[in-house]
Amino acid sequence: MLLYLHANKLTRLEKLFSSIKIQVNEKLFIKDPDSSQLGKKIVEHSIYLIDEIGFEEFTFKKLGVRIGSPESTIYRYFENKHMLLVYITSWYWTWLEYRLVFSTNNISSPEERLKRAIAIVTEPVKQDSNYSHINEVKLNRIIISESLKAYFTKEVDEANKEGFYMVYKSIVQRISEMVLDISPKFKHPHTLISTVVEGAHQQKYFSEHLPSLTDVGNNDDKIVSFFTNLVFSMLKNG
Amino acid sequence: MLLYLHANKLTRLEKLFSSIKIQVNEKLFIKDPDSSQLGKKIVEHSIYLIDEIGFEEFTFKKLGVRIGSPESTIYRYFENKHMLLVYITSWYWTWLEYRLVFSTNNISSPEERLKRAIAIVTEPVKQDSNYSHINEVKLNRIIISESLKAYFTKEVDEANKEGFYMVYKSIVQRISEMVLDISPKFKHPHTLISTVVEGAHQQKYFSEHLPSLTDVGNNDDKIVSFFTNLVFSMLKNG
Amino acid sequence: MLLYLHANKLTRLEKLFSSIKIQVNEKLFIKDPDSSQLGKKIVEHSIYLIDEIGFEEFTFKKLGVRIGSPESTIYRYFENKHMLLVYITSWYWTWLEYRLVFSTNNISSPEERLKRAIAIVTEPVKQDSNYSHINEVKLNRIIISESLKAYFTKEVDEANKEGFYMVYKSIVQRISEMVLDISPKFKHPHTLISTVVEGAHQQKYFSEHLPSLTDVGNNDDKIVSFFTNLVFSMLKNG
Amino acid sequence: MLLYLHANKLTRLEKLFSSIKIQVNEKLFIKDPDSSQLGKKIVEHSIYLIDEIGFEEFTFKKLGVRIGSPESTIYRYFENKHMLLVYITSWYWTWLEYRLVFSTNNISSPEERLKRAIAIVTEPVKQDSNYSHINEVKLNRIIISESLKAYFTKEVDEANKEGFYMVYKSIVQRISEMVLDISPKFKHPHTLISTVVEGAHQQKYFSEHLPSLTDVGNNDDKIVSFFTNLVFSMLKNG
DNA sequence: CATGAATGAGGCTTCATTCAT
DNA sequence: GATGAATGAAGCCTCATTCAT
Repeated sequence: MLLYLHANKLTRLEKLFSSIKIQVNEKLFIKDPDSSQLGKKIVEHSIYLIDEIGFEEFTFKKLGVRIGSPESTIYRYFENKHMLLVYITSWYWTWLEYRLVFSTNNISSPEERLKRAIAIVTEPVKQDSNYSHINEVKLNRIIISESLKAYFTKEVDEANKEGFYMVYKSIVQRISEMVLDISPKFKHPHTLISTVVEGAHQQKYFSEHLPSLTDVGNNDDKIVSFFTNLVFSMLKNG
Repeated sequence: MLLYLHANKLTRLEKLFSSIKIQVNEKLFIKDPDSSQLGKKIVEHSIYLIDEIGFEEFTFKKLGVRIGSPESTIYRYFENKHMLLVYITSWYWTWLEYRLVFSTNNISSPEERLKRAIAIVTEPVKQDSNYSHINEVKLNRIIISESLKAYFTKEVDEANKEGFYMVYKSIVQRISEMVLDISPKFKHPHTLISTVVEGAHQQKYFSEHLPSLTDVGNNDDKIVSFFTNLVFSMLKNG
Repeated sequence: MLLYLHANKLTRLEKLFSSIKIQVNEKLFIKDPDSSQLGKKIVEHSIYLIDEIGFEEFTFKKLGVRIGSPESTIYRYFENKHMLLVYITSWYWTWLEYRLVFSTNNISSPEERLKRAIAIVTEPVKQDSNYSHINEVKLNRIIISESLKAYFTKEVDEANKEGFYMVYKSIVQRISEMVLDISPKFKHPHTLISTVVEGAHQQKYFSEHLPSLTDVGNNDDKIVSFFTNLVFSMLKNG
Repeated sequence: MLLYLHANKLTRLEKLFSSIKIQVNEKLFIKDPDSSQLGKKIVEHSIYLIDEIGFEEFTFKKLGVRIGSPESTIYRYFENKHMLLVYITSWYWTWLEYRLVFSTNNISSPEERLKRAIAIVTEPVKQDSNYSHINEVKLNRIIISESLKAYFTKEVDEANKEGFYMVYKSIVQRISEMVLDISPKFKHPHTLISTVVEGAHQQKYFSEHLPSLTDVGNNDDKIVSFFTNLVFSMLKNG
């Protein structure tokens, strides 16, 4: 999962990147959905459907109707709907980590590097043409509204939770290290960064559904600048 | 729902407070659960049960078994399990608002006032003996893990969502005004405060379940001081 | 469950008997099927259906279609189909125990008493008009073909197995004591009697389905006399 | 299937016996499981699995997981799980018939011959090293708990039932003839012997699971002597 | 010959709710 | 006002099987 990237490899990396396969923990599926057309279709439409009706209302039966296959087919890929959610969530964070690594790799200025990192995790998500069967925008909306909550269910056992959170932790860890590169004595880098990552999600959600809890309106740039400002203020005073 | 309290009314208020009934939006229930023993029992045990098994697994049937009454009885009080969740959540925020108002009311220093406000929304919740049928500690855990998410479901219609969020918004609004009392030109008080309120919840959750995402360990005081620090850093630099 | 019957009470007992309710262990059902018309209908038709298609093929769905009620209704009475089988089996053995006690109670000759007991457990079952919703003949066929086997399933927990077998054991125990009344030094009364009870069942089954394993043809009297002979031979030589 | 063995052929027979292949009715399988490693593995592990979880819970899917092959592979050998059960049951009885024939063949005393025959069908089963892929002890446990019942299912058609019972009948027939060798006028040799064979099974089962229905404790010898005694008592008095 | 993919049908169960008392 | 009975709909999942490779 960890990527060691070097500046002089950038051009080759760019090519590589466009064809990279997002590798999700094998324990999260029974059969790799990336290994067949049907598998991709399942993932693709699950994102559409969960975005539309919410995870609680989402069932394999309904997804089956969407893709014209029986539920039983979907069970060949995922143990149950919770594991499917864990899968797409993991995919999302893995994809974000790739982008984070790619975006910050060859930046020598620690401040610039941290700014870019914050931008990656707070800016609005855009469709990534490299993964045509994944709608990252909708997926991001799912993460925002269903994310953390989903992992509480007893259906997802401890081991799987660990596996799933690994990527999330890795992102927080990477950015925390960037914070320490700037202020080695800062005491709470993980708390700061996890607050930023989750806070950005929430503000997007509030701006759409509960505007009186925010001041950002529809302007997503404000979210980036607010959280960038927040981090650098803390580093100055923390 | 909004309380306008003035300093010179404090003594009377203290008395009042100890016997105050938390008044929850009437649209959230069919029959006021506070109006009968059975109603209180329903609320009391719903908190225990949701804390134990999670909201998704929670059903009126299971609650009925707990309290020794049939499901149909619970339906006399709440339209469905979502409304019951909205009810207890509203109760929580209303209770928190009372405590917020009470704690900040007679404080003349704007900084001290804001500090107290931040403490109220970030410090660990303790059992409040005035409401013996409500376990505020467990209720707080429910808010943390089920909170926002719960209100998306189609079962809770728009009108009710409004009603429910009113108290939450009121709290954010009050503290935002305290922020503006200190820094009248600060641009994003609502964003800041909602980030703090939600962030504190998350950090508590992370410290319990995903410690590598935080630096606060088991020390809840650190959460209060981190977010206090965060707010004042922003005000200094924002 | 144990009945203490005295000879001089016989006439009264006869009256009582005709109106006696067969009392089955309460743990075997959720709601007493004897307490409602629907409950009786469920039991009545379950016996018909299991006899027709076998227990493995039997489902609450099919039973529901038979009685014109949804499966869910049946679930209000029995936890699952295994418990329903345990219920009707228990009913059968309880009913048989009543008949055993009734038939042997006032018999002073130990030999005659034992003969009557053996007859009760080996002779063909006849419809008992006191329980119009139970077809004892079909029920007996179910006991013969599904009986012991059924209790192995993991669905029926240990406690319930205990409860269920209690009546069966009680019957074997009663007849074993009659054996000891005749031959106090006989070493294996339980083995002998359980072999007789089960053996009689099997011979009936074989005579219907695998005639070359028996010599009794369609003549059920031969079964009674064979096993009576077997018991008394053993007592003479054992 | 019937074996006609004569005393003077014993030595050759002994050699033969050690390398003998238990020949099961060809209609019971699609491809002879004895003809490939995989086939033997299927049989071997089906015995383990049925013993562990019971026949009702047993599926080709679960067996496939055990042996690391897909269900579809197992379908090449057996039409369905019922036929597999019939196969292993037939194997068991065929194997028992070989042992019966072998053990009684050169015994001139009719009483001794019958005693040996009774021992074969009532004594505890021991692992037979000649058939390393068959665990006879577990197989015997399966016969005891699933046996007769299994053949009722509609899946096993009449013809197959005939085929399957042939060996069972042959065993009963052989021992019945030994009974008649001693008491030519005895009326119910088949009933007697089938009662003994099934009764011995049951007593083993009861001693393990329902001890109050037996007097044999853990002592399997008692089962042999009880049934030996039973047979000879009957012959004396019958 | 062995396998992997796919599927339709159905089993078992719970849910959320209504109605009559 | 509280309860008990009843139910239709749906959820979740496994089975047994076929087909193409």
